Amino acid sequence: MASRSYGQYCGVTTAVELIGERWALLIVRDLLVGPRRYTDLKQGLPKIPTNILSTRLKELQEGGVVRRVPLLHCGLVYELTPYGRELEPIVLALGRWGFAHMGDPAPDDVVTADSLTMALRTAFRTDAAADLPPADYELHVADVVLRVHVDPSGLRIAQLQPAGRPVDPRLGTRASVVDDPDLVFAAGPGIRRLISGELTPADAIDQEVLAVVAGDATLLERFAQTFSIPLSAGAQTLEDPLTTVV
Amino acid sequence: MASRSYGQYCGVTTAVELIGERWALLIVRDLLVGPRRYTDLKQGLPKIPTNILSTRLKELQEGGVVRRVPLLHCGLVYELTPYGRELEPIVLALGRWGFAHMGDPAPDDVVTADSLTMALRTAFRTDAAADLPPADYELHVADVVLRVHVDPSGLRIAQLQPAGRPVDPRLGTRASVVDDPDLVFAAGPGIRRLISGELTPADAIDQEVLAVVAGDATLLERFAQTFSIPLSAGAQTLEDPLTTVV
DNA sequence: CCGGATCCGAATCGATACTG
DNA sequence: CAGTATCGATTCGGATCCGG
Repeated sequence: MASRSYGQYCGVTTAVELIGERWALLIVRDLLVGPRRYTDLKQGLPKIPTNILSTRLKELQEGGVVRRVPLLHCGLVYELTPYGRELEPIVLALGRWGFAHMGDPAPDDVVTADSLTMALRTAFRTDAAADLPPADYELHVADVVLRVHVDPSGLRIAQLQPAGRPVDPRLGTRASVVDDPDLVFAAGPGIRRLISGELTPADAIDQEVLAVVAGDATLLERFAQTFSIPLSAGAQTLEDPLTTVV
Repeated sequence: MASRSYGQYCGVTTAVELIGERWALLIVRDLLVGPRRYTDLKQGLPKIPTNILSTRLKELQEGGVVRRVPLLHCGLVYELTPYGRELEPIVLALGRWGFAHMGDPAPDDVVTADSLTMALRTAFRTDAAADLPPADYELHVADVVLRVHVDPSGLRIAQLQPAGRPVDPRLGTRASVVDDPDLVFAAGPGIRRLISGELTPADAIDQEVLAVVAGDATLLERFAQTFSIPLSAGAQTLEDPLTTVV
């Protein structure tokens, strides 16, 4: 059955019919990090019902956004098609837009490896990285561990298992990034206020939003310059009691 | 009741919670054209149930995306907040992305004034307009009539009533655009293939996708250069029977 | 006409259980 | 590992109704 149509002949409408169903764009978000197995997706989306996951994957395949790739003797993975990959700038822009309205986490909100990886990508400032020396960070948030390599050519992120070993390099995140990190630090959800510029690195440490585990703590400044989403003018006028009568 | 949470602390997730419900982004699309009354929105979204429209408008207000503005003695309009207006580049990009997968219209698909206005915005090439002399078009699609003014500084579109009079200028579309058009033409849904580059203007006329009503027919070339969404590489590999085994 | 609210059947979603 | 099957809880869609 074709997805319930909105009855309009329009590009935005078509896009929403392709990726607007519940959970669909979060699946795309995770697949933007790299190919993933069914089980990986289920873990990365802890609250998705399994029937919805399989339904969405089918719909995304029919829409030409996702494809299913069998691995030799290793099960299979889902990956974005070239067309699906064109959503990357859109998903990143949406992540930046949504960032402005993230409050504090709900009690049972989780941070997953893929969502944190994409969050760093949304916050990455190419311009800042271009002017700064290369750096390797290891970032711990909840039980997610990321190795983050920044140099003027760009950003690379590898996900480490909690144990400390990189995940299977065939599944998208190259392990070649793992030089010894210059800075290892752990953060809670309050890291959001570092990225938004509400907190300086020093404040963040004072308020225990963040703790340096190893390495050169002064690199936190550079991290904050490299990953930043200033709250936009629009986002701040939320409570604006404007009653403008035109 | 807070919208069903996805249970993740992430910007993309937050964005999807704000504007990911059914119909929400189409409401935003129409409000990007200008402030609209409840009834305007209902007309622009012919298939939306009225309870859904009012529910979405409430949710979008709670999310700081939309606000309700009373007009003196004239009812009230809904308009995007500054934060909501920051969705413009995202919605335009989504429109371009979805454009690649628009097939032929379903039998009962409609084209509304707002969706066509936004479609022209998604297709507008600033770079092309910068190099071309100014032009005024009048475009008829189904019963929608648009006055389109292009000059190096950008694009302005006014919606005309079928009768031929501009809509109330207080409601977003300035009527000041309405110089006498250099070209008046009528098109069917096949205009999509002109925008995509599948058809040249001459072909479009031959195939009766398009008919010049008045003015200088050679301006169709300029129109096609100004409004263009080339099908991306990714979009064409849809049927790609790739069975790559990694 | 404008701006909704209400009601109800149909479709979807969410949670859990189960299977090749 | 990669999904189906089932079933109650929600939401959606369509129609009607209502106060200004």
